[in-house]
Amino acid sequence: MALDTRERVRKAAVKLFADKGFHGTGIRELAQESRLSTASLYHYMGSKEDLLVDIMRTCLQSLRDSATAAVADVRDPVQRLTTLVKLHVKAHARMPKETWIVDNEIHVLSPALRRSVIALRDEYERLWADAISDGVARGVFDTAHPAVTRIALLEMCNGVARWYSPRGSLSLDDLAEHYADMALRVLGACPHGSAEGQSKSE
Amino acid sequence: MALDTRERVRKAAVKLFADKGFHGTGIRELAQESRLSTASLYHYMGSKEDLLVDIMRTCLQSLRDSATAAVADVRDPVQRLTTLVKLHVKAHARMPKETWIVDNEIHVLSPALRRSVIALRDEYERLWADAISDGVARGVFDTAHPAVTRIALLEMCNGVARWYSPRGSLSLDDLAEHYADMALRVLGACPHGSAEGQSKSE
Amino acid sequence: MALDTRERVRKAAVKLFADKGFHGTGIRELAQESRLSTASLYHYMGSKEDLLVDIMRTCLQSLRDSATAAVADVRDPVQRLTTLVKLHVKAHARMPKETWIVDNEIHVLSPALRRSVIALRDEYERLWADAISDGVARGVFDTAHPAVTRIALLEMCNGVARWYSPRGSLSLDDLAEHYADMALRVLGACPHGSAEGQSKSE
Amino acid sequence: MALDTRERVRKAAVKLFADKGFHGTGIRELAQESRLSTASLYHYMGSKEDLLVDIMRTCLQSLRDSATAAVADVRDPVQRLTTLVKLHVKAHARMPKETWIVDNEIHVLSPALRRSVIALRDEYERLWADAISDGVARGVFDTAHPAVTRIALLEMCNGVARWYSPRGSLSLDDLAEHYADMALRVLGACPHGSAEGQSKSE
DNA sequence: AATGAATGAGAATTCATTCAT
DNA sequence: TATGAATGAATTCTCATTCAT
Repeated sequence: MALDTRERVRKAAVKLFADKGFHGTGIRELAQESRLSTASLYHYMGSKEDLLVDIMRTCLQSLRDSATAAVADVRDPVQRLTTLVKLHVKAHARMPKETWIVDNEIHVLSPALRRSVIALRDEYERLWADAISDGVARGVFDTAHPAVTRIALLEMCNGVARWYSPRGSLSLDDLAEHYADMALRVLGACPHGSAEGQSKSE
Repeated sequence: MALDTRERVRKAAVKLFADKGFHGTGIRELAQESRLSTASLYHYMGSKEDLLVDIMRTCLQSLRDSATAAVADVRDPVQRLTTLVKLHVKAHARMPKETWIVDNEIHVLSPALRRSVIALRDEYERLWADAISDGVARGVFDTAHPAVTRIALLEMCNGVARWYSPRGSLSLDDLAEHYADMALRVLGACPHGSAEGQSKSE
Repeated sequence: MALDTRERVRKAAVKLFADKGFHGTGIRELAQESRLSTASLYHYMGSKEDLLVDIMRTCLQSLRDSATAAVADVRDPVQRLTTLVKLHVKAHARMPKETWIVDNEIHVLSPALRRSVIALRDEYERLWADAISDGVARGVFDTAHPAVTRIALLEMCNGVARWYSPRGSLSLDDLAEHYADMALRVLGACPHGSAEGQSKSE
Repeated sequence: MALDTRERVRKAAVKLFADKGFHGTGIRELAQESRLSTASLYHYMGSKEDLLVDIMRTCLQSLRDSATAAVADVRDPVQRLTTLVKLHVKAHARMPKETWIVDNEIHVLSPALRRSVIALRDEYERLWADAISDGVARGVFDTAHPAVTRIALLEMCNGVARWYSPRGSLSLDDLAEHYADMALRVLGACPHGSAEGQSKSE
């Protein structure tokens, strides 16, 4: 049924856009990967760009929504940032293609669409900004340039999408743990007890 | 004279590849930006891909060479890493377009060229890897997953190319300082005696 | 019910073909304007071309039939031509789209269909030709090149479809009157005593 | 050399646009008729629409300029209109394709271009309007609706492009003469005594 | 050194139409 | 009656590149 096909198209697009970039992906490849003719492709999408923006929005919305929910009643800044980092890292490890696309292909969008996606991304990043500034305000974080630090941390975590493989030696949980640890270190939040090795929370 | 023209072409390519991506940049735009006809363009370059690879190599070689030199007789891992980070960050802040291209367009290269560029990048990253593992071996760095940490730090620093503007409030030195500080924190290098805050070296 | 739908399709086609031309009108626009899916469209028409030819035939047949009837027992050439012109002008003013299509899109038809439509048009124009040659024979019309004059008059009258608006200052009757007057002048039929002389207005 | 090719392209376009309409003419046909590849075609034109608008402008400008010149120092309205009609008719007989395109394909232009072409056409038609209103003012023309009459006359004359063949029995001069005669009749300018009386033939 | 001319291949998208349901 | 799905062929136009001058 239609839904499956639509899903197939999206999957093909995610794969190809991530592999070869938006401009590097042709409509024909997309059709072939979707097992459709190029003409049929257009039953399931508006334009190539619509497809891209749709992928981005879905990904960002899910990230924003799950992060918002996860952090909703967490007061402690350390806990809050830990949660955000872990969620971010896991998302990037589990959906490396989608997140890579979001992180790297925004510039190909036409201005109006770009703005809308960036707005979404900003909503998400505000969660990080709030957690950080809150921590700084409460004195549990120590960083000279909170805004720069936020960007640095986000970039650091985005990187996961580029290399993480579930077949490697590092489990998803350990990965997330490690990144959370690094983030807290960057923020100068001695992770109370001791090293991240034992951190049972999560 | 030829050299100036060649330089103009390269500059145009750097600008356009960074702005719109390799596949998003057409030969005609390149010609126009270089104030040349498309045909003339081919006096100054091999193919579009050659131009790209040339930009990448030049950038990576300069990075690798200056880093190698800067670190050549620095024994202290903390100092070594500090030096590497600052150099990396400054390079990314000063040549955001070139470094962005290196960091994001490798995947468009054909396999053979890609391998050669990756080899170069690996040479450079080895400097980081060595500094880190050395620090870990000597017990001045503390990180559970050195390889992951290296990648994380590199990604964190690469991000600078995406946003830093010399017209902002942060000077280049302060920026580099801040990133070095973050990197050392990530590595658990209590900036012992000499707090990195005052680090006069650099 | 079907008839209504069929009528809707035809109306949509008339509108669009007149607005944007046959080749300028897509099946999808047609479907949209008809509030139907493209597939459903094909329940109500053969092909796009069939639809066009149908519109043309209907229009020409109605024109031919009403003209034939109107002129059936009018012997006086002046009266006959007056009647023809008025009818023609009114038809073009009332059905500007249909008549525009007939007058301007014949060339898109495939040869066989084109011939059939042209045959119909020729039947209609024969009424004009007969009236004119009759008038010339009887000496009430005076024109050096009757065939050329016929074409010239027809073109002149066709023009009405391009610009007449019922919302303008000219009533349909006045319009028809004026054109009839012009036609008779062209034919050198001093409209004195007889015929359209009744019309004092104008 | 380039000019010849450019001319070939234009000629091909004139032929095809007139034969099959703008939308009915494909880029491939255009290329074939120009003895060029479709890609090469784009060395000699901007877009298909640019080509069309260029043809229209050239035609209208030449018409406007020659008419303006021809009528420049003709005071007598009868003479003026005679000149305009003859020139118009001869232009339509000699360049039936170009004039047909101007007269029938304006509606395919995008709004901005359409406006510019219509402006040009309006400039030209003003010459007619002026001649007519001048004649009416001086009492040598007699028409109830000058504006309508102007349109009617223009349409009448445009028709020539649809059928005139130099291989027919009517010479260009006779043709022009006949149309001028018809026009003057429509305007109620008894042609005897005055003006175009010279024309002994007819 | 520089470029106008030229192009085969490919870009994204739409075409009119059919068919199974 | 109505339509989602599907498509081969066509659409306009651009691609990176070569070559003769």
